[in-house]
Amino acid sequence: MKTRSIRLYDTYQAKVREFVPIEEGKVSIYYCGPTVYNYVHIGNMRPVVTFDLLERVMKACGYEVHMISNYTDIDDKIIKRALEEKKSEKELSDYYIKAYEENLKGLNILPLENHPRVSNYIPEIVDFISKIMDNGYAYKAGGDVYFSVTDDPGYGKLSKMNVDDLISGSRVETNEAKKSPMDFALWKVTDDKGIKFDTKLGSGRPGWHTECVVMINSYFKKPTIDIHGGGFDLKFPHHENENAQSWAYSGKNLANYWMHVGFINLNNAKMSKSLGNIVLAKDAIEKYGGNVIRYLFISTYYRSPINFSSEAVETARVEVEKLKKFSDSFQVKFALNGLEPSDGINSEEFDEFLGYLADDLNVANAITVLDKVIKEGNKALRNSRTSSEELFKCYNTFNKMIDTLGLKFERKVVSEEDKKIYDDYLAAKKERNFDKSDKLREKLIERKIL
RNA sequence: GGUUCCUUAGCCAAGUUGGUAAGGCAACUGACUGCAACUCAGUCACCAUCGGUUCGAAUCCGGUAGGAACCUCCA
Repeated sequence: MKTRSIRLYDTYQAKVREFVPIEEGKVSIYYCGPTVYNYVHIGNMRPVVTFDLLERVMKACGYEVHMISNYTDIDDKIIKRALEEKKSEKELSDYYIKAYEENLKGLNILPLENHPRVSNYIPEIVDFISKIMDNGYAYKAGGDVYFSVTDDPGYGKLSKMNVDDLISGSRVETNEAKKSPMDFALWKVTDDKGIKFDTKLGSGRPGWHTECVVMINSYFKKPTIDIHGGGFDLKFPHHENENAQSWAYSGKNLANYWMHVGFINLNNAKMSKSLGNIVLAKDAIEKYGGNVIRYLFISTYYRSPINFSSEAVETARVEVEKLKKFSDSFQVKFALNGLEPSDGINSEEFDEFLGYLADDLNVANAITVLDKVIKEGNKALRNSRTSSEELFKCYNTFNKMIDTLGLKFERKVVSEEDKKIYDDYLAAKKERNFDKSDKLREKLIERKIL
């Protein structure tokens, strides 16, 4: 299958670039997943929705997509919490992984190929760190292993940070053992009560920045993948550090394209646990529905911040309602008139729609085309001369667009009883028996037929 | 202190390489209707501000005001 051209903003080169895959027709993607020590908030889900949209768009453009995301199940926060709750780290992380997966379902996220967990990659991580040490980019200090930032001339290229500025302006805690305050831990030895691993690097745990590189290399079996991303804040230090390790390990960049997704603010303020202004994803999905949250996320360009306010949610709600109503009215029409489904879409319109999405996920413009289809569809529905084939073409086009955006509407079921009421309603109107028709109309509105 | 970003109608939000502003919501007007709802059509922007470059700038450059992020765990 021929692939359609896609343009993506690449943080590394700081510009929109034509997407060129490593392997023709295929794309490998990894985005950083949650640290599973608690329920995730809505901000955590924006990158997930964004990458899910990217996957759908790339598939529609003819790509074979291989996308994975990790679960960080080894982390100080998990250990602390597990000790508090007198559970094992595994019990705790398993619980929150399950909770997280409910959110994936709620937001209609396509199943990923894999969700690697750090705890399953300890031997690979140890080998990886050893190789970096052999290559001269990491050193042991007080039992821990640190990455030597000053030995990497490319450090700071991704996040556009200058190492000297970072060091001089650093509020980083000074650690006597470290060569430079910017150096970060690859392996930390410990004798605390938390989970630890007995390895040739000592009894301890890996640093956070190593896991993703190792899992990318191990899973995709190559040093460089097509796209790597996550939230905006991951750019520095997390992704910068990952890429530094990749260079130290293989002499190659970890990814050809780096994508970073903007934040979600709550009433114009950053969500933070200390301020206590967190909206949990599960609560938002339960309260407003997955479609509304998803629509809210994708309707703003993914690199811009979103302000999560009651007005914003309401706007998204009304939009989704409109889409749902459109979908319903087609199904009602088909059912009431006993129309036989037919295939085919309006490919020019879908092409235009996809073209916008393929332009760095310009959902706003794509929705413009969707709205055009809805207007035409509504006109076609009212026009008694529209053929059933044309109606289905419009409906199919609409559905394909909705599916590409990752929205999902249940099928409207029109019962025999509904049909009967509808026929009676028409008859009463014809007889100008408005008392009766008004009552039937009430019923039909209740049943969402009108 | 260092680095970076943002400011488009009541609200949300587009706007490749500069050529006098997409779309949606809300509002208003009209059509349709027995009345209404739905739907359709139409109306609604001096692009934060000041100055510069230019035949021409929301788009480029500079100043000002306001807002935000990163530099530390963070989606």
